[in-house]
Amino acid sequence: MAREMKAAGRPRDPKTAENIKSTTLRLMREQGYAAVSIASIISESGVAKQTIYNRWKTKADLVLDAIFEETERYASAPDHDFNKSCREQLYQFLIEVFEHLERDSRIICALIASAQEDKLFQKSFRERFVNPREKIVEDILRRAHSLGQISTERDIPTLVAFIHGAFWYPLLNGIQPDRKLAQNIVAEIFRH
Amino acid sequence: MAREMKAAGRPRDPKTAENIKSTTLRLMREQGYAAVSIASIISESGVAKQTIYNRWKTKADLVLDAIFEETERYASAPDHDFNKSCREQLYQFLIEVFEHLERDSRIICALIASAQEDKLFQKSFRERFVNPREKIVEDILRRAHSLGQISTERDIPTLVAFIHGAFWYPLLNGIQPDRKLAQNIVAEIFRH
DNA sequence: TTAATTAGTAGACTATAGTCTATTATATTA
DNA sequence: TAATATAATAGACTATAGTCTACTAATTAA
Repeated sequence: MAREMKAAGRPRDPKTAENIKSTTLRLMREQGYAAVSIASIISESGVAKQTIYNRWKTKADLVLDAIFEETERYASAPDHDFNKSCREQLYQFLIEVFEHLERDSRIICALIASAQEDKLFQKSFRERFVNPREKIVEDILRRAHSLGQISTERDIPTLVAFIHGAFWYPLLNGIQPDRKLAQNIVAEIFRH
Repeated sequence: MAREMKAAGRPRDPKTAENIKSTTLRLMREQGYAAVSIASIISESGVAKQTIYNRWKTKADLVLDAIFEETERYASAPDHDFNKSCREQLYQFLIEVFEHLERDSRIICALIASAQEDKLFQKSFRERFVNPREKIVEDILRRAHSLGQISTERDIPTLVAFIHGAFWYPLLNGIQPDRKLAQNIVAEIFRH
């Protein structure tokens, strides 16, 4: 039954979550993940601590949610523009990801860090952030396979790991991926 | 002047640092990075808190030092056995790294996590852990270049990032790199 | 022997993530 | 209207990394 059951009890004020998330995102971008305390989010947004912990399990969980609306836009599949080669599509995707990272890399790296000590959060981060981006690259490569733009002998999961790893690795070592890296990645993936 | 100047003041007891490091490594392997508190290291090793913070800046700094003696052995260059192809050398290196990771991946991932919120530690981790491993792979690929085992057109820094990224990426997403991954990596790098 | 210097101990203190409890506010249902 | 359930507030409490200060121990240099 898809009844619209209205839960008993006081309903959540939708403005409360919006307030907390936007305050969090703003503070994070101004000061970075570690520098922003839950206490400062509380005092800036004017809510009680328990209101935050009623909705999110941890600080990382809140921050992931706060940047999710924005980040998911960058994980939208590129137009299947058939004038563009798969190579161009991959390049375009990487450039968009790198531009996004230029703004939020500190926060993303902090979330990857948090995922190392919280397996539940790791799963959540994987599902919401990692998997969608993996799928886009996988789709591009599969199309390239079927269009004969890369050899059918090559292993797609390995290439996907290569591509993502190739910018995660410098990122986590404090190096911003740039246009040159994107060019080098596509050149290596699509070389004859 | 390379005078053997003996510093004034009470000399450090070399047993103290050894005690702290071995206790730390043992506890870390038993319980993992997050589960081991500085307090537990103190009570197990019997030293004072300040004794630890006199020598190491942070918990991560201590842990890096504690596993360094062991990990650096796995970053030793492989024998330049000219019976072995570069492909085999790379495969051997990856297998050794993966076996090492099987034991200490939780700790290594926690150190990578710590590096995200402490740029000084990031630099230290890069110099002691990342760079030596990069160099080994780079050397193998350069030799492969000059021996004609891979095309001279291919960009070595990009390949190095591919190789390391290809196991860092699954590792940080909670997936243990295995033999199959090592095979796929060398197959992709050394394909004709 | 004395002064200076550094190592190590002991424990109070700070900052911060997260938990717990009591209280008040706002909704549904009987 | 009364009972019940959940939201939100307020603030005490816990655990832990790291700092600070006072003290004692071991060494060098004068």
